Amino acid sequence: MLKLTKKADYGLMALKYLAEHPETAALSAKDVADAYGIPAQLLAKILQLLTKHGLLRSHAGMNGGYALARDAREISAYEVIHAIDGPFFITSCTKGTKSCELTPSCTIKEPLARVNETIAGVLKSISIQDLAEHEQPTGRARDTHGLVALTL
Amino acid sequence: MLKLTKKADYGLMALKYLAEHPETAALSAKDVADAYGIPAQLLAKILQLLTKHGLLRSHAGMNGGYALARDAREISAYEVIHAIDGPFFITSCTKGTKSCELTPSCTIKEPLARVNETIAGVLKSISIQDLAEHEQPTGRARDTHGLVALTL
DNA sequence: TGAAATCCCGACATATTCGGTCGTATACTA
DNA sequence: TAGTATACGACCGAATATGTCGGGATTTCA
Repeated sequence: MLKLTKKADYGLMALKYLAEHPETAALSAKDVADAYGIPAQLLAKILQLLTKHGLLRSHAGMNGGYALARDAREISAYEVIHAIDGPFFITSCTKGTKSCELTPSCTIKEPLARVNETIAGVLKSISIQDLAEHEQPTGRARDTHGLVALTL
Repeated sequence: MLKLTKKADYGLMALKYLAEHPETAALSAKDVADAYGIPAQLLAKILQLLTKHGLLRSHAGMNGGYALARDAREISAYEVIHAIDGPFFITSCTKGTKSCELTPSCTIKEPLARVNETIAGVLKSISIQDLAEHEQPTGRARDTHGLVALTL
């Protein structure tokens, strides 16, 4: 439980791949799909979603494809997951503004909402660039990234 | 996405309910189910799971039922979720020790493993007692709980 | 201008998981 | 031994996730 969908995984992998190939103007969905052995048509739909949410720029025609819409440092894992899987909530009840539909007594909700925020915060602190960098775990210092703290 | 199953929710609610009724020796699955309007047989199975994992003590027969096996402060939300839904992983690939079955290139895994640890840490820092206390949001100071920090 | 490459998008099919029920066996109490 | 309760496996329907198909639109290039 509490796991990312494969679609979100695929999306993150694809963005990472694009971030690792900044020299090429654009890569087609098929290029990326082949690189990772994931279903091309499925990945295509995912990339379309990411495009619609402004994370990618697309270009049809020969030598077309997808490219990052922003610098890899400016795209967070959170945005990707959110674009693909929609808003997530830890509790099954936190739907919209109205209280839990189960019973008025689902008081579990409030404390877990903080967990939710924490997870979102962590995810927001991770950029596509971070994912791409971790590829080659050189000895370079790595303590300059995000710090997330939370008080319960 | 990334949400708890209803079973886990039910389990947390049930433990919270037990924590709120320390005076009674034991409460039956039906008692708890009725209190929240949860399907009794389903909750029964959940409580059985929690018992098997040592979070509850059960007692058959009249006036039997379930009681917390430990102090509510000593039972974390993490344990409950883990007992009910099994080990969770953010990435769909992090299965066991072997690398991602998809491709050798699922390098997304490593950075997200840290996210996973963070979430687990947050969940471990929340006790059933915390859930029960949040019930009555009195003016009492609440900054004495957990603090979770993570460097990516 | 036409063919090839590519994105776009909705519908459909399949697979897996989740939520819930049923039936029966077992344990304890009075 | 009657009644209350847990224990547990089998099953089922519904929801969700994953993957496929097919037709259409856009761009490039010869």
